[in-house]
Order: sequence, then structure tokens, then C-alpha cells
Amino acid sequence: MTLSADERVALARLEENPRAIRRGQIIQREQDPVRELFVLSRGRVMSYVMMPDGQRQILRIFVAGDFIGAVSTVFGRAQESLMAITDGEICPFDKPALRALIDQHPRVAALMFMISQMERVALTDRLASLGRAPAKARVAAFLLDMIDRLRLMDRDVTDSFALRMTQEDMGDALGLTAVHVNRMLRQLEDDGLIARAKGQITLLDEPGLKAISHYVNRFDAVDLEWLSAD
Amino acid sequence: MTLSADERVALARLEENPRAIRRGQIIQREQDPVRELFVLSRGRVMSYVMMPDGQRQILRIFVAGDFIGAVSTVFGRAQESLMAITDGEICPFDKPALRALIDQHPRVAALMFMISQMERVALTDRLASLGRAPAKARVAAFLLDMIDRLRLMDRDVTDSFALRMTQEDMGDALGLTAVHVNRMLRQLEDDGLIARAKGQITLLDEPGLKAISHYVNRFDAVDLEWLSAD
DNA sequence: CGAACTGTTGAATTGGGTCAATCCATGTGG
DNA sequence: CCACATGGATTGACCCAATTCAACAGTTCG
Repeated sequence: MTLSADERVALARLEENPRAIRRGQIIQREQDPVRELFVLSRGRVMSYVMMPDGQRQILRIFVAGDFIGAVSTVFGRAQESLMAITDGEICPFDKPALRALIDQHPRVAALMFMISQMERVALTDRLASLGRAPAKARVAAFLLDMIDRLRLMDRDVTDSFALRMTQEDMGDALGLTAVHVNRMLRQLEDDGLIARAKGQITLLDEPGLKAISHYVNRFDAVDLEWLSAD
Repeated sequence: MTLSADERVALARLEENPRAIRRGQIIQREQDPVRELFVLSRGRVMSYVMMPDGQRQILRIFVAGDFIGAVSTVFGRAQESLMAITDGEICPFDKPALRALIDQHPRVAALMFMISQMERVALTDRLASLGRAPAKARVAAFLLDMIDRLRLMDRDVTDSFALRMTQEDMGDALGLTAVHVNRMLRQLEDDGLIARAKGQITLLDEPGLKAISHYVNRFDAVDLEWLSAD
């Protein structure tokens, strides 16, 4: 799907007001009234919910290029918190801007619907992972998902990437404790599937990782025809 | 949000071609090419994915009145299987019909976007539940979610409903074994929180259930204003 | 009536959690 | 440049929630 020049300009306009964010900064808190959506132009951000007992469930790790916050347009209040994992830059835009974009560029609207549906599929994959996979498989799947998404945005990424998050964070994403994440990473390393050095993860044996993780890359089979009829 | 007569008619037209389904019938299989969406007019349906090792993760239980299959519009192939849990009736309609509906009734399109976002929130809730809650809390949350959704569609539902699914199914939805689901149900019963009789579940102490389950009903705070400006 | 599910309960096992100590890298103020 | 504080990673010992295995009881339905 190729966008028209017009559409490109409209999308670029969303990135007009960059704002710097610092590691650890809370961008949005659960239950806050929401007026803005974001494009993440640099850095990493995570979304999460807190359980009443203080536990945290990380829902999603966003990387540079991701579009954050479609859900909030529906609910008056934020359903999830956003925190910067690293320093970076976000480009906020408000609901009227979104509304205008959708009205003037129906295909962009369709594109955004698509993105939101792909997010949904990512969620169901993680649901299956948390519900049915043992710890080692979850960690492996997490690493594979991470690198695939980084590759999507940056062609230079090959078999290695910077994790840039603590094992505690990984645990909260995978429904495990930090201690156990550590043990699983060590096992993957001992098995010769990955290598670690100063926060860099190198995938030494992707087929092997895929075999234990049940991971599927779903971004092949996207059907764009149904909306291209203009 | 009140719909115009026109809009109502358009929505009703989707239910023009009812098709009967039988308990256990597979309506759609993962990876099948998809051309249809559905409205479920009677009965219960579940969506699920299979893991390579034969495990099943149930993603969602649909009840009468639910709208099934928005994801499939994006991917050419089904990302999840659909199976009838009980006998019932579905009303299929094809992608062009959806396209026409969206083009002619923008507010209905917005409504459908909203529904898909609410589905997403439901998914994140389950994700947090699977990732961070113990078995008893998951079962309690499941029961509360179920009854709230049935109430939404049917005003006669008060504190009791028919489960209409096996404990095996519940286990596959909650990431537990059937055996453990059984034990948790028994515990909830012993605690005086629920009563069971011939597949009917009665919630004796909803506040108590909510307390252990961390359950939140999120369908209060839906913001409709942003799309009502026509 | 019998076969095939489904539900129930007990006993033994185990994956992952908890607790706690130690290591290590980084940063900071003096 | 050093002393110390801090946040994270790592590892071991022990514990417990949930699984597995197994037997049996009820239900449903051909």
C-alpha cells in the first residue's frame, strides 16, 4: 500500500510538535483524562496496568516509529499508563487533529484501523503465551518479537539488539519474576541459543528459538485489497 | 449515543441471512481465508488459537448480540478459530457489505471502531489476569465478566446464569487445567461466594468476588462525544 | 442400557516464586 | 581520584500453587 503525497504530508504533520522524554518519566497515568495520542519518534516506551495489590502487568513495549494510544480515543480516561523506558522523543497530537485526519484522508483512517487490529493480534499472541507457554518459551518469544519489530523500523538490525530494559521489566511483561527471567536467559545462553554482552542480546539460533517458543511472525499475510478501491 | 432510523435499518440488514450452528461446530478455522464477518444472534461461540503442542488458548467467549470477526478484515486469513459452544444462530455478511456500511454510515463505522477498542481493553484485562493473578482470582474474574456481559444484552439476568461450557473450556480460557478450575469453583462455593446447580452459577456475594478478583467493569467511562459532531 | 463425556477428589510431582546473599557497574560528592 | 551509595544481575536454598496422574461418580445421549 503506497500513500499519496497528500497523505504523507498529513501524517508528517502529526510529528510537528516533538517533546523530549526522559527514562522513567510517566507520560500518562491510568485513569487520567486523555486528550492526546502520540507518535514515538525516538526511544522506548511501555504501557502497563497496575493491579490493586501493587503488581504491574506490562502490556506492550513500543519502539521508535510506533503509534501510541488509539484506545484512549474511545474511553474518556486512560486505560493504561505509559512510561518511558529510555530517553526519547514523542510527538503528541490531540483528538481534533485525529478527527480531521480521519475525515480528510479516509485511507489513512483505514490504515490506523489496521494498525489497531495488528496490535490486537499481538495481544492475543501474548495472551496465548502467558496462558499456555512455560517460562523459557515466553522469554524466547519475547526476544523474537522484539527483534522482528526493531527490524521492521530499522533495516540495520540483523541478529542483535539492545534490550534496554531491566529483567524486572521483562518479568512484568511475561508474568514472571525477575529472578526467573534471569534463570531462563541463562538457560538460553547455556543452550547456545543467545549470547549476552552488556545489555546486547544476540540471537545465535533463531530457528532453535522459534522451535521452543512457538513464535509466529504474522505480519506477512496482511490483506490490503479490501480498502484500496478508491 | 442514539442511532438514526437509517442507521438502525442498515445494522438490521446485516442480520438478514441467519444460519443455524450446532454445538461443537467449527465456524472458522485458523489460517482459513476469510470473507465473512458475523453477528451472533443466538447461542455462545468461542474464539481460540491452537499452540503447536496441541494446547488451546481460548481468547474470547461471545454471547448473543456480539459482533464477531473485525480482525479478519485486516488479515487475509483467519488469525483465530471459531467454534460454537452451544447451538445457536449466526448472521454472516461479507466484506463488501461491511465496506458499504462504513461508507454510507460513518457513525456506524465509528461505533464499530469503538467496539473493537472495547474488545482490546477486554483482552488487556485478561492479559493482566493471566500474567499476574492466582487461579482463584482468575476464575472469579471470569464469572464476573461473563455475567456483566450477559446483563448487557439481557435485562432479565440478575445474579445467576447458565455457564454452558465445560470446566476444560474454562481452563483453556484461564490458562489452568480443568482439574484446578474444578477445585477453585469448589473453593468459591465453600467460601459462600457462589452457588452451583446443574450448570447454573449464582453469584451470592458479588462484592466478595470483586474483592478477590480485582475485577473492574470498564464500560462506564466510554467517551462518545469525540465522534458525535456531525 | 451402555458409551462417552464431564465433574470430583486424592496423592505425588514440579515449575516458578520467595527470600536472601553477593557481585558488579555506574554515578556522585568530597 | 577515591569512598560510598544505588540499581540491577546473579545464584543458592527452600517453598508452594498448580499440574499430573489416577480412580471413580454423574450425566447425557444414541
